[in-house]
Amino acid sequence: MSHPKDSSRTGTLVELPGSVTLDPDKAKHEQVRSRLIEVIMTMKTGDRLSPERELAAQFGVSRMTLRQAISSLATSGYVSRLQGAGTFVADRTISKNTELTGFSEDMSARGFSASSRLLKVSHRPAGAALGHELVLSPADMVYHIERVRMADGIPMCLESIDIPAHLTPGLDQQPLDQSLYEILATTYGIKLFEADQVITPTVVDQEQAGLLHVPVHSPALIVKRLAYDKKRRPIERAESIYRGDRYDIRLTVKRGAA
Amino acid sequence: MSHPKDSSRTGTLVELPGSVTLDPDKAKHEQVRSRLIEVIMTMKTGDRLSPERELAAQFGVSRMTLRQAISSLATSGYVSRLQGAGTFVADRTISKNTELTGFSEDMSARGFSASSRLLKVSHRPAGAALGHELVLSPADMVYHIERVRMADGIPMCLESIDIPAHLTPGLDQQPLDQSLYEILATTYGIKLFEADQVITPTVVDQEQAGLLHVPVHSPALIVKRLAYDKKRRPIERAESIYRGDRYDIRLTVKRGAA
DNA sequence: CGTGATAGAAGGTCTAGACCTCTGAATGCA
DNA sequence: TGCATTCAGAGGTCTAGACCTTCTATCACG
Repeated sequence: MSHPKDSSRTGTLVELPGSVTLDPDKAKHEQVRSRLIEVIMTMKTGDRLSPERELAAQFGVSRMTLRQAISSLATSGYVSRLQGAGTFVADRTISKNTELTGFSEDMSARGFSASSRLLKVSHRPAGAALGHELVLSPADMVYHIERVRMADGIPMCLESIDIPAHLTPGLDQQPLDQSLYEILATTYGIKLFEADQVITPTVVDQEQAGLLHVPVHSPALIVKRLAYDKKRRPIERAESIYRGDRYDIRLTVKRGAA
Repeated sequence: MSHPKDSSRTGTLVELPGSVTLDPDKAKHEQVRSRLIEVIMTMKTGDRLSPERELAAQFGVSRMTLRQAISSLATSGYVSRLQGAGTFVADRTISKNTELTGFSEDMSARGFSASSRLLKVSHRPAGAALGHELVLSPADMVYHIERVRMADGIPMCLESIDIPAHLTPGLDQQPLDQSLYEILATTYGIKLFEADQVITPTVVDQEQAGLLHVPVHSPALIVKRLAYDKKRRPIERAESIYRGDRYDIRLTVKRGAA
């Protein structure tokens, strides 16, 4: 019980004011990160956080661990740091597309409520092209899902998803009008880790226009995504068409990377 | 001379095989990062790097410092790590838009040579909207630049840039058919640190179509960028229109951020 | 009333070592 | 042969403390 990782629970038995206790399974820096987000939510844009040394003491972790948590928050856009001055709460009204999120999360970050209309579900062979992308043989089965995604009831995007069937038996019986990522995580224990995305512009055809409630030939964004788990096994192949008048992609890019 | 940061130069005078010596001004982890990129360039996709402990010893830095360098390479997409297995060279043929780059760098990363055709340069008041974005009074002067950017001689994007004039006196006399970021760095000592980008789809109008050599109403991407320096002072406001048939935006998104 | 020097404070870097967890290859049993 | 177990090794986490660099408020001086 005296390993470095457990030091916050050694010593006295009293509950330290800010000691890290949520979700003991997670790494300390992740617990600290969560706690810091809670703190940040109660603050205003531009407010300064307590100094690192102070926060580290409060949470009962070393400064390096605290810094790991803050670094993560900085790259996620929660805070910005300035050497010599402090760490400040960043403007959270702007949503950034730097993190892997499903449509539902993306929309709730933008302040909308997400919903879906299921158009099609099928269980079919992957075929050559898709099989190649998902690293399957062309004859291997996939679940194919097509949905209209809506924000506050307004059609926002057309989603076309393929998932290897052997990973998610019975997926077509699941409530596919809800968050797919939620279903993957809770029902199948599949957690996506990262995804490669390619963004191109297009104009909508007649059918798409009808589904999205926009004029034919309106500008739209195509987002092709191949999502992987931690071992970089391909899990999901998605192609989404977002209407250009109500959706944009925002991201923060940094020099030399963080 | 015996500060921790200088330890690689204490001790013997012999040149250690892999000791960190490039650009002594930079932080060690940045020097290590540069050295590692050199090493990676000589390797093939999927090759495994030497273990962290070994590399740390080779470079004469602590493992934590080495890990900071590798972490940076991982978020930049040079390598991918897998606990228990190793650190592997990632596929470099796919260019990612996760880093702040100018057009020239972006194109050379994709294997093209960049060039420009200067359309317009002017010195004019910022006006209300632009002044607000660059945090200037509407009467403050800016340099306004319009260029056609080309890749291997083919028109690829229309660029419209504004920069506060007081930061870059005489910018209109500079060779603006070259890399603007290069001019900012070498002539004015201005280094961009990060940028917020908003990506939307559009279709090109008649004038744009002519400049880009595409049919009218072709799909295109609008990338609006506001670039800042390290102190988050706005430096550059750019709006670029990329033709949709020859350009796409690629990025890797990660869960919970790195 | 500026204005420039300065000291304190805050983030940035770095170390050396310990332990944890996961992976994959080697081993050995059935 | 084939499957289960074991274990070494690789990345992941964490510590406690030292020093560096930058910012800023303050205070003294002109």
